[in-house]
Amino acid sequence: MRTGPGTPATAKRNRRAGRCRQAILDATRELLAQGDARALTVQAVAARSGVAKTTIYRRWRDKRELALDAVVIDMLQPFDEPADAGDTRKELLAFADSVVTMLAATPYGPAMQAPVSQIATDPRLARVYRERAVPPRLDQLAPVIKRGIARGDLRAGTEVRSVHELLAGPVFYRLLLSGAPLDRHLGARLAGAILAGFTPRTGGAG
Amino acid sequence: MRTGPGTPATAKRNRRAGRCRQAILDATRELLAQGDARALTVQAVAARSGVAKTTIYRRWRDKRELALDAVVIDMLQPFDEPADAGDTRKELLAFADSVVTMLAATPYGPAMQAPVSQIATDPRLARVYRERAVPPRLDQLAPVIKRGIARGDLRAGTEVRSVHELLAGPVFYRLLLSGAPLDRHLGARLAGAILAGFTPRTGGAG
Amino acid sequence: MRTGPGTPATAKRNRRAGRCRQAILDATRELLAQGDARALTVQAVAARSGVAKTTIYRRWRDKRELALDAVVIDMLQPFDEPADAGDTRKELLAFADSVVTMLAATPYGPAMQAPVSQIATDPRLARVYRERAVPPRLDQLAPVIKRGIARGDLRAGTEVRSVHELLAGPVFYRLLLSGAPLDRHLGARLAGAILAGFTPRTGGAG
Amino acid sequence: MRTGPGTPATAKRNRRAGRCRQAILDATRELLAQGDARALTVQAVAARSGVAKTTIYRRWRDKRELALDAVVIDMLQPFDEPADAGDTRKELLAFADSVVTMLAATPYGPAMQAPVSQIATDPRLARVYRERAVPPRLDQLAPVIKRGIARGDLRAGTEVRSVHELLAGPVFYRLLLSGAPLDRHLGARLAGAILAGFTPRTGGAG
DNA sequence: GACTAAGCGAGACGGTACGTCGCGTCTTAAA
DNA sequence: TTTAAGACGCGACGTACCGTCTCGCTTAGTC
Repeated sequence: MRTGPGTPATAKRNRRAGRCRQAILDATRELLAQGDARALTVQAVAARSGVAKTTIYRRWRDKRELALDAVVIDMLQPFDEPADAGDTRKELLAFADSVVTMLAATPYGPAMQAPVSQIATDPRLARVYRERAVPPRLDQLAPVIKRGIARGDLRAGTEVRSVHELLAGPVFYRLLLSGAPLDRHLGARLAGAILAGFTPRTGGAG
Repeated sequence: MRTGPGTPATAKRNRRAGRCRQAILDATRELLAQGDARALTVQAVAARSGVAKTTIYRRWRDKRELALDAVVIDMLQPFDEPADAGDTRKELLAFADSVVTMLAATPYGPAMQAPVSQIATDPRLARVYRERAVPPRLDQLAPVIKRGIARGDLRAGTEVRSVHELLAGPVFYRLLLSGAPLDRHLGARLAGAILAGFTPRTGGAG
Repeated sequence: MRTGPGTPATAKRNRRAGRCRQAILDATRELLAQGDARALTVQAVAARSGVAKTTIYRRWRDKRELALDAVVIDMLQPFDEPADAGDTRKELLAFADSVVTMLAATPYGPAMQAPVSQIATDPRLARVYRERAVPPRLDQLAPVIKRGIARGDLRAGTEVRSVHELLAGPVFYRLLLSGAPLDRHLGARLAGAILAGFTPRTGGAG
Repeated sequence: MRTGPGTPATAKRNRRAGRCRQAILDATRELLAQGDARALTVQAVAARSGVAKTTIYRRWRDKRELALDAVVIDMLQPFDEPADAGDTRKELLAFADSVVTMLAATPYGPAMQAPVSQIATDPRLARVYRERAVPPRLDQLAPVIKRGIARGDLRAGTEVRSVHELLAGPVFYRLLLSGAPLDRHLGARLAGAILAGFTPRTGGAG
C-alpha cells in the first residue's frame, strides 16, 4: 500500500541487509578457512560478524547451507571467459589450472573442504552444488572440447562431462582424500592425460 | 604361536570382544548406509548393536574414528591379488572396476560418503586413511603399471600414484560431488583415458 | 526503583526466568523431601519441573549448589523478628523451637538432610552455608542473649555463637545422626540447659 | 558336616581374608581423610589397596557401607573405660574431650565427614550407626551421670541420652556444618553447660 | 604330593548420571 | 519491521563410576 518513499526504503533496507549478508558470508569463509570443520559454528559466525544469531537463521536454513553458499560464491566468481588459444593442450591446461588454482588459493582451499565434504552427505546440498556450481564449469569447458574436436585433437563424441570428471576428479581427490599438494604440475599432467593418457607417444595435440 | 595357559584366556576374551566389535561395526555401517551422515550417532550405534555406549567409547575415540574404521575395513576386504592378464587395458580396467564396484556396492557406497567427508575435514582421520587405505591400493596397482611399461603400453616413468589419482579421482568425484551413477562404463572410460586419453587414435594398448 | 525502558524488559524477562527458577527449586525440594539423597538428580529435577537440563546448569553449577540453594531459601524464609518477651527462658525457647520446627516441618526436614550432608563434604558449599544461613540466625539470637545478660539470667560475656551451637547442635544431631524425633520437648530441654544445665537447682531465669 | 581340621582351615582363610579386609579399610580411610567425599571411589580403594574391585564388592554391598564400616571401627576403638575421677566436671570434660579428640584427630576427623553425612541420607546406614556406634558411647557416659546425680551435681532423672546429645551435638555441628575448629576449649564449655548452663553463678559441681 | 574348591586378579560389560556443546526456536526491547 | 540480545528445549556428546559378570590363576586344605 505504501507508495512513493517505498522504493528508497527498500533500497536502504536492502543495503543494510546486504551489508549483513556480506558480513555473515565473510565470517563464514574466515571460519571455514581455519581448516577445522568444527570451527564453523553459527554462534561463532554471529560473534565474528557482529550479527545476531537470529539474523543468520533468517537467511539460511542451517549452517551447512550457509557454508555452501559461502563457497559456491567463491567458485563462481573467478570466471574468465574461455579463450581460444589456438592450442587444445593450452586450453585444457588453462581450465585444469583454473580448478587447481581456485582450490589451492588461500583461503579458498581449506574453506572448501568442509562444505564440499558436506555435499557428499546431504542430497539437498548436493543438488544445489550440481545445479549452481557444475553447469557454469561445463559451459566453460564445452567450447574447448568443441574446438579440440574440430582441430582433430580430440575424438569426435568426446563428452564434456567425462573430460570434466577426469580433470576435476583428481584435483578434488587430492584436496579431500589423499592430501597431496595441489601444485603446478597437476594441471599439466591432467591435460596431458586427456590428450594422450600415459601412452609412450605424445598425443595428437602435443 | 605361543601356547600355554595364556592363549585360551585371550582367545575367549577376544571372542567375546570380537562379537561386540563386530556388532558395533555392523551397526555403524547400517547407519552410514542410510545416506544421512547425521544418522550416525553413537547412541544409535549402541541401540542398534545392543551394546552399551561406553563399550563403544572404550574402543574408539569418537564416532568419526568408528566410522572410518567401519569403512576402511570395507575398503581393505575385497582385495584380490593383481593378476597378470597379459593385457594392460584389461588389468587397468580390472583395477578401475574394483574401485567402482566397491563404492557402488550396497551398503558400502553410501556408507563411505560420511566418513570420506570427515576425512576431508580432519587431518587425523586423513592420516589414518592415507596410511591404511591408500598404500594397499598402490601396491595392487604398481605391478600393473610395471607390466604396462614393460609391454610398451605405458610411458616409462609413469607414476603409480598419478595413475591411481586418475582412476580413483573421477569415481570419488561422482560419488561425493556430482552424484553421477557409478556404472559399468566408468571403469572402461577411465582405463581408456589412461591409455589414450581422448585422442582420436586408439592408444598403444588398444 | 529505577524506572524507564530498562525495567519492564528486565521485569518480563525475570518473570519468565523466575517461573523457571521457581519450578526448578520446587522440584528440587520435592525430590529432596523423598528422603533418599540419590533421588536428587539433575535429570529428575528437569523432568519434574518441565525444564530442560541445560537450563538448570545455566543457573547452578551442579546439583549440590542447587540443593543448597533450595534449602537455604527455606531456612531464611520463616524469619520473624526476635520479640522481647520479657523472659529469657521464653525467648530462648522460642528460638530453639523455631529451629526444631523448621527442621521438623515437612518437607523441609528430610529435604535438609541431603544438602546438609553435602555441606559436610564440600568446603565450597560449607562456605556458602556459613555465609548465608548462619549469620541471620546469629543476628536473631544476639538480642536475646543481650537481654538475658541485662536481666542477669545469663553470664556476662556469653557468646552468641556458643549458645547457638548448644541450641542448634543437638537438633541437627537428632536430624542427621541419631534419628531421634524432633519433638516438642526438645526445645524446652535445650533452653533449660542454657540456663541451668542439668544442675539440681533451677537456673537464674527459672 | 566337616569336623576337626575345618577350623584351622577357616583360620588360615580368615588370615588371608583379614589381610585383604584390613588393606581395604585402610585405603578407605586414607581416601576419606583427603577431605573430598568424591575421592572415595571403589576403584580408587581397589587401586590403593592393591585389591581387585570384585573383592571389595564381595564384602561390602557398596561404598557407603564400606565407608561406614571404616569409620565405625575408628569410633569404637579408642575406648577407655570410664574412670571415677571423683569430680563430675572432670568426668564430663573427659567424655566431651574424647569426642572432640576423636573427631579432631587426623585423619579421623576429615574421614568422618563423608560417612557421617551419608548416615544422614540413608536410613539403612543410620540404623547401623545407631546400633553400633551410639550404645557404647551411652554406656560409657551412663556411670558418669549416675555418679553426678549421686554427688548432687546433677538433677535426679537426668537422662544419659540428653546429656549425650548436648555434649556431642555441638561437636558434630562444628564438624559438619559450621566448620568451627574442634579446639581444646570446646570440651570445657560443653561440660560447663551441662553443669550450669550459661547462668552467672557457677554450677553446683564447680 | 597331587587334587579340589574357594578366593582372588584382572578387566570387559551394561548401565545411570554427569556436565558440556551447539543447534534452531522463540520472546522481547530497541532501533 | 527488522535487528540485537539472549533464554530456552532439545539431542548428542564424551566421561566417570557404578555394580555385575566371566574367567584364569593361586592358594589352602583334603585325600
